Amino acid sequence: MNEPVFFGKLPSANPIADDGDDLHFCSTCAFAPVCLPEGVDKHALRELHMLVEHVGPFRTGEAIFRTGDRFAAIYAVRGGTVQTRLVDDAGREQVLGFHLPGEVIGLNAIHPEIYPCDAIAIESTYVCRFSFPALAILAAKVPRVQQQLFRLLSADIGKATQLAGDHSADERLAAFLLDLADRYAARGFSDRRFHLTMTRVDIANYLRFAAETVSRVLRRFQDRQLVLITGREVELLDLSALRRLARNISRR
Amino acid sequence: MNEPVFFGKLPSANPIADDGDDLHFCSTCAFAPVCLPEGVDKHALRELHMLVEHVGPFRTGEAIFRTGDRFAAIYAVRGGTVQTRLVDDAGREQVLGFHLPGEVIGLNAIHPEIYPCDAIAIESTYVCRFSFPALAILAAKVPRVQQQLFRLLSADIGKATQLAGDHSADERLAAFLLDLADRYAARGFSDRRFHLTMTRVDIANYLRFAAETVSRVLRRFQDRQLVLITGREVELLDLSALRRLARNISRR
DNA sequence: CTGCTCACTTGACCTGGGTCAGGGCGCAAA
DNA sequence: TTTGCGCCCTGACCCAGGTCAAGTGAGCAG
Repeated sequence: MNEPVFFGKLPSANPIADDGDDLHFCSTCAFAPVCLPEGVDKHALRELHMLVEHVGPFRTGEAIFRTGDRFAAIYAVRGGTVQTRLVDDAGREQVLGFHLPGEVIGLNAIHPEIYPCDAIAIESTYVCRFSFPALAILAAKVPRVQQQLFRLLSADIGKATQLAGDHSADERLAAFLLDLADRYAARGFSDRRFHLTMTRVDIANYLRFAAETVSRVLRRFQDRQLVLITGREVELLDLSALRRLARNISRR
Repeated sequence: MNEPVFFGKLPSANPIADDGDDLHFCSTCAFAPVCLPEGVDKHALRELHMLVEHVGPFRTGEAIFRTGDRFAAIYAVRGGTVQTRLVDDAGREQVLGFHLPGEVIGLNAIHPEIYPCDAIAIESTYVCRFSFPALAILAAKVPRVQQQLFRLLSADIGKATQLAGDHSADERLAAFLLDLADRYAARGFSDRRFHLTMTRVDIANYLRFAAETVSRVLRRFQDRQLVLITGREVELLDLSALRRLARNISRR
């Protein structure tokens, strides 16, 4: 499952996963500032590239890592979508996040030294694997790498904090849609129309409410002409109204 | 407000803040693994000690930093208690955490490069200030420092994640009490009897419920002989029952 | 085609915890 | 002493969102 593979054009019809050109993809990755640096020590750059392993594809439902696995690496999503989730003693799940191409997973495992959650592909997915010990050594040599790691970690604290806020279902769902739109836009796709790669149940679980509530809130949004939903296709019609709803969650 | 001060015996009656002996205090600090290393490069150690500024006292209500301040340093609480809190556009507060001696605040500011929350002393408080640029340079030279920073950041993701869980008031409050007990115990105090340094309103806000709910749940716990509450004095009577309640939150 | 499954929707009803209102206690200032 | 104010507690009521039950509709195997 972990063998490096050549990464050419991806087969999926999903526009994100189609982002198959090596350089183009890398330009939207969280590691782009370190993987594609200008005017940086060529030797260090080569080391970084040697340290990256391309892994995949993972099919829907397959795990990139699982709760309790010994921590050894962090991963950048290269194509597809990864869901991270906790499963508690009572068997209840909590979705921690959906990770799009360019985003990094596994940072929450550094401290416990085991992965504290599962990371599951929810569509055909490719990732870049970064051995963490190797990355830490490189970080000591290349300030830019160290700085980027600090930033990524710090940003993840902020993301977790947003989820922890005390907000109504309308606020949470509006913020969720806008957040996805922003993240797609940051990767060069439309910020008004996109495809949900996850089920309603997963969205509900992520936002900490029942699946029925997702349906009901989406219906309300639709009735108020804020969005247009067709299955998993989303079109945001009234960005400013959505932003007004979400304003107390998303702080950027 | 930021001038370095000599740090002798603290005046407060709070047992935590009384932990005034320099070495003893430092041994319980999150930076202890790097501030008090054995067999590490003496020169680097001196650099770290030179980089630490002792700041305080802050009186109740005074800010160590405020939302929007330019990020320049992280802080370890030395004595007292610090509350971190967001204030959203609607003026509603969200308490992000209570920080006891030895704990580090400000890590969530690395990414945005401004502090994304207020850090307020809720009793007489002293802190250690670590210039972040200086710390990053040191981290590149001393692997132990870098590793400790990565760990602290990663641990903060985990803490924020716990808060984000979807749990009942009973579960959350039980987990809160046990968490405080653990943290006091880790610093050499009783894990069964301790003093709450924060108001019921702040606890409620931290746990994302109304102040009334704190009273009601504490009453239920008391009726069930799980705890004994006298004002802000807490005695945990039935740890295993509390752990059973909290088991789906605290994962350690 | 038929039947099955899985994702999603909708309506009816219920409940945990929020809101509101009132009251007690301890402490400090006058 | 009284008055005021923070902090905390409690009861009555209410509502956002959970739960339960009953759909629909798309995709797919036979």
